[in-house]
Amino acid sequence: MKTINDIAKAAGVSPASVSKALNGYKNVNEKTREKILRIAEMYDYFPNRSAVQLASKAEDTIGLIMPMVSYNASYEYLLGIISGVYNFAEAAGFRVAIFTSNTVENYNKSYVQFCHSNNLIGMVIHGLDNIDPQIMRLVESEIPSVFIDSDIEGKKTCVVSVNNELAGENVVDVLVGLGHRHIVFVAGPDYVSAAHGRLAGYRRAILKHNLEARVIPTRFFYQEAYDKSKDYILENPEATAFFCASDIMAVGALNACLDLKYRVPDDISIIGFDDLSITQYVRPQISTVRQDFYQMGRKSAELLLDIRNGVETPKRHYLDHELIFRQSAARNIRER
Amino acid sequence: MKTINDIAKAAGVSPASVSKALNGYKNVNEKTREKILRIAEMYDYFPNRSAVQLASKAEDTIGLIMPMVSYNASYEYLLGIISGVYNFAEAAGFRVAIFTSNTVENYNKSYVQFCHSNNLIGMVIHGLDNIDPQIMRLVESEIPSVFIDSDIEGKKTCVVSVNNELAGENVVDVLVGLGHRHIVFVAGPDYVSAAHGRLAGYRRAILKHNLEARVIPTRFFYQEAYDKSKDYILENPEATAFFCASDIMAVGALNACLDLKYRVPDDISIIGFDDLSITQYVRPQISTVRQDFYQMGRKSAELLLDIRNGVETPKRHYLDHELIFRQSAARNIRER
DNA sequence: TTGAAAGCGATACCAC
DNA sequence: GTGGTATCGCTTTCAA
Repeated sequence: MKTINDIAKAAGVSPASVSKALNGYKNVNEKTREKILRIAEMYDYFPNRSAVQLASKAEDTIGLIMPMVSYNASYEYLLGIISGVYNFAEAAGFRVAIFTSNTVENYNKSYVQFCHSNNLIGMVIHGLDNIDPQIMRLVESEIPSVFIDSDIEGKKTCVVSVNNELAGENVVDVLVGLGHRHIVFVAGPDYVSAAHGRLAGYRRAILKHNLEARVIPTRFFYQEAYDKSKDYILENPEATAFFCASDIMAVGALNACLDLKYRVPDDISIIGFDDLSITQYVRPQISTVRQDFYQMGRKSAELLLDIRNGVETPKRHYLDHELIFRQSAARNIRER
Repeated sequence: MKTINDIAKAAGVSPASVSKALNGYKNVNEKTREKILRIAEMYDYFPNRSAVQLASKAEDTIGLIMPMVSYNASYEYLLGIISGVYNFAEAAGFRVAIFTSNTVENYNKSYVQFCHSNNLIGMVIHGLDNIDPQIMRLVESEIPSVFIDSDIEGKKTCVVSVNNELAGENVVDVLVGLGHRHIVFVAGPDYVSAAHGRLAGYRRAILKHNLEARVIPTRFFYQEAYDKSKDYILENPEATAFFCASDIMAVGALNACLDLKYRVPDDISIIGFDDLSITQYVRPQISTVRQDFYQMGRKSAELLLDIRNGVETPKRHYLDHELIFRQSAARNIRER
């Protein structure tokens, strides 16, 4: 493989000049620059990244930490986040390296060291439920980190998410406005920050409207949502609305209704959360709270760079959410 | 940040010994090894990757090239591939770097150079429709590359996919066995290798059974499949079965039927391809051809390493497919 | 404007 | 067993 020295030799200049020419420094004669560029092109030369990094100590890549467990429709949002991060990074001239939560652990070293040794600017982190001590060390360090859907706060950190609590409240407000009184919340696990927020919003609104809170604790799984919704309806046929902490759970609730021969939205209204594409594919289409995951990824990467560059950044950045009204939710027309 | 020299100094040994101890070489006294390890641990030392790579010239990462365009349920399979590649790589002690198709182009350099300068073992490539000249140079080079769902052949290459043609034929066989005669194929774009294969299989089976081929050319989009299926049914109400080249298109066909008040599977049977999770979420659940994308990723990574290691590998590796029978397909009970 | 030379942080060969 | 040292490919002063 050709090295900078080969190019230098071929161009009859020093490697230093080649480096300058290639990196667009101005202190190099226009003639020689052109010559160097031409030769480099000819030899199809491409600088070795390791050497560049070692010599320049420039941090040029954004670390992205994600869970890599299973995969199904509910993980569609991951692609949104990933492409958002990539898109921003590429436009800004940075690269991104995706690590699974256990990549780092496999190296059984601190995230801090991991960043250093990989020349990372910092990391965008998503899907870390349990706060391990290494994360604590990371957030207390000088390494920039952005957490998606989390509650962590540290020296150089920022949390990105929609305002889950507000969104949760909004949904209940809307349902109440449609005449619903028996509103069930199919909740996610409380240790998940987003689920926690949505539940809090639900409770706040329920309290506000003087209704009774009806919470079905569930994990973010289709089948569990399906089963528990079914049981609930069987025991509480007077329920008229289900608000689910995720779209996949909403599909579960929807199918539970359908399989029990309840009509949606005539008998029961359903509202989900996330606006995954599946909400538009099922019939009836599911009303939901839209999160822009692509934007979430983009913004996270942007904030990471801001933190790195010393730009003033908030500890928490809320992205807009939007209530998307589709077929699955309607005015309550049942007697009570 | 601590370097190997710091550790050496602290341990009262040479950096060479530290390197040996850390890398598990045996030519180092047990006492000193322990001491070195202890010190390294204490200082939370982690070798700098760039330096390691530069010095050792060891290729330790697998490149993964993917499209990064839009994202919706139809891209669920990407996560399968990604996690498969990661899983294998991690277990084998390798890393993976994901590049979008245009990352490489942005660097406007050849894939060959890109691999070299990034110390890549080679690349697993997916989603490259148009064969650009750079890819041709890659496959003619000595760099290992594995293509998922493609038709490329080169010096150190391998293509991984299910046998799309066979799968396509199988589906038609099954439908014919269920008494269907008017079987429509909702095809993907022909320049996509997988779509091409499925169509070929469909045609072969249709010919075999002495039926008439009915092909709706479509791209892999829900809406397009929905619209065209609807039009088709309106014009050919006698159609009794739709075989779609992807699950998302199958959902489109399903909804077209449903919206036209056709019953599925009583009036029309539908079979998709991929076995994305959405096939289980919609009602009726969709029968489909299962591809194991996780396995596809794993196998691709494995083959890449095999090629690298000089292990004998086939130019084409077929993964098993499986016909999953769900609610959307049944015996034809309509008169003709 | 150009180039010589000193690193960057590891590895690995070769004496000792 | 251990350590000195050349080396990997590039960047970056600093002189010339």
